[in-house]
Amino acid sequence: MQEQNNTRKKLIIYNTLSREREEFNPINPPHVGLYVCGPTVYGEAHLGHARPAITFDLLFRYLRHLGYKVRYVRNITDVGHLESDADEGEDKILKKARLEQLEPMEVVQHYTNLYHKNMDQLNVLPPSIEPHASGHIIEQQQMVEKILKKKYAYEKNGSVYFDVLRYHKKHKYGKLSGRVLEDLVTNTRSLEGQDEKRNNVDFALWKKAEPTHLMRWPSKWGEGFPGWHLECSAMSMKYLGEQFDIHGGGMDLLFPHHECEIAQSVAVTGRDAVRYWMHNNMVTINGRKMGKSLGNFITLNEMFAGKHELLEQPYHPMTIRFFILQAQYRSTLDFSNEALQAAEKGFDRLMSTVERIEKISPAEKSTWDVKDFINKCYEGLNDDLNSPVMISHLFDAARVINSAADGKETFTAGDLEKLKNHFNLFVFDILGLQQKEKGEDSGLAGGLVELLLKLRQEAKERKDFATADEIRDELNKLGVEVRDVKGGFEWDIV
RNA sequence: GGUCGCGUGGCCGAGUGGCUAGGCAGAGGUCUGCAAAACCUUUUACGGCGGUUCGAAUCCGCCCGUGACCUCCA
Repeated sequence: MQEQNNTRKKLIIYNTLSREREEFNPINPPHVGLYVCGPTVYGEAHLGHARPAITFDLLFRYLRHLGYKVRYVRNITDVGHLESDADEGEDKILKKARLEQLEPMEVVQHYTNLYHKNMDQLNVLPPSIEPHASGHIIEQQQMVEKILKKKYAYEKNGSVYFDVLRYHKKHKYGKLSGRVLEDLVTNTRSLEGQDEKRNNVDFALWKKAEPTHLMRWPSKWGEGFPGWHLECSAMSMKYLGEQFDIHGGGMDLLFPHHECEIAQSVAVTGRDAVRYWMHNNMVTINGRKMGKSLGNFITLNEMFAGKHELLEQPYHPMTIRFFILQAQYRSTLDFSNEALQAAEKGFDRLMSTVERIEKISPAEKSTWDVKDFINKCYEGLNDDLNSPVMISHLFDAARVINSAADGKETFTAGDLEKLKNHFNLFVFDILGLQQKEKGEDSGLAGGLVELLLKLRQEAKERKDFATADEIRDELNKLGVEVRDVKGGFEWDIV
């Protein structure tokens, strides 16, 4: 992160708002404000949730590596999302709570804990701030008041709605998603219980709570709860200011969620809050989006345990992370056992290469251009976080490193140091991969394995192959993979 | 129906006007007591039809297929 700045190009980000690649320039360097839509904690996180988490974790890690001071805000949505299949729009959290006879906040806590655990398993760094919607009711109410004061909202029967048509007269509603308001007005299906709205495109800022509704807060409009899109506007403004650099989330949130966020912020401040909008694409399964409503999702816990009818085996969290990073974030990524298994093998290869770098001895000459490799990796990342391109260069390096470990390629001490540092930097610090843990008490077990393999080595030397093979076969049965290398051995717990 | 996107070899997945992406799988080989690993070589591509161009997977048009959003959704 120090001396190569001259060779490094700028980070390019695809901005959904402009539909173009743009050079990233923060508003107040070296500070960067990053807001990402987090999970709705009414169910277990699935493979689809891993995608934005890992995508923006990569961005977070890379921005920090580039020397930016990043405040990364990722919210927890624990109130306010209405469910369309319920008769009069029931809070999702509430519905689940009733089903399981739990306090709503108990459900929230349960799934939040699970989410954190899964993120930790995926080596996703915690954000700088993780605000809960339920903890920012006052801020949301204040925002509703501001919008009312600006006359972009109206109250009806204890609920407050955003007046989209009025807003559209002065500002353009739909510029992020490319929607044409006139089409929306005529096309939107009529939903039940929406008579209160002046127009079907209006959306709730504050919703009156029915008597049976448990999650409710007092307000000047009566008891209720905040609308669908308000929390992100209120919390991003609180922690990142009226204007900030990057807002991220899944493509499925583009409309209406992010469109409404823009409207809310512009209504309050008169200007756009976000400079760069970034949207990750979906994980698909058999070409279909993996999602709750389609019921075709596989939870992360199921992935890790291999317990799902579609799974042929368990997949290690690092396999999942690597699998996701092997696709550029704006492409769809199709799930299949074959693809996961390919990712698993590739990942393992990369990891054994990391270990082999240590075994290379420096030589007088370098037979490979390390600097070029480093530059290509940066170029990949700078090109809208093109992690697959970067990974392809890592595999190129892996081939050369493995050859060097065999003595077929050489590096000077300086190049070797540079290669080692950058390979580790790219793999661990930026891609956020980590070695799979080698069993629980690797101290004792590892020592025993080493001892056995030393005995096997001796057996081989006196050509006692029966003993040597027996040791190897028995270790294999215990899940220890043995590989003979020049003048010694390597082993792994698989 | 409206808006936006995608279609690359057995699978996943980059590229987006001329230069081998990469991984996994397949085939052959080197190494090895054997095996594994590693390395080397190698087969299979750009949905279809036209057009632009010296040259297109890459640009344009049409067609076909497919997906996302339009309702909570990462």
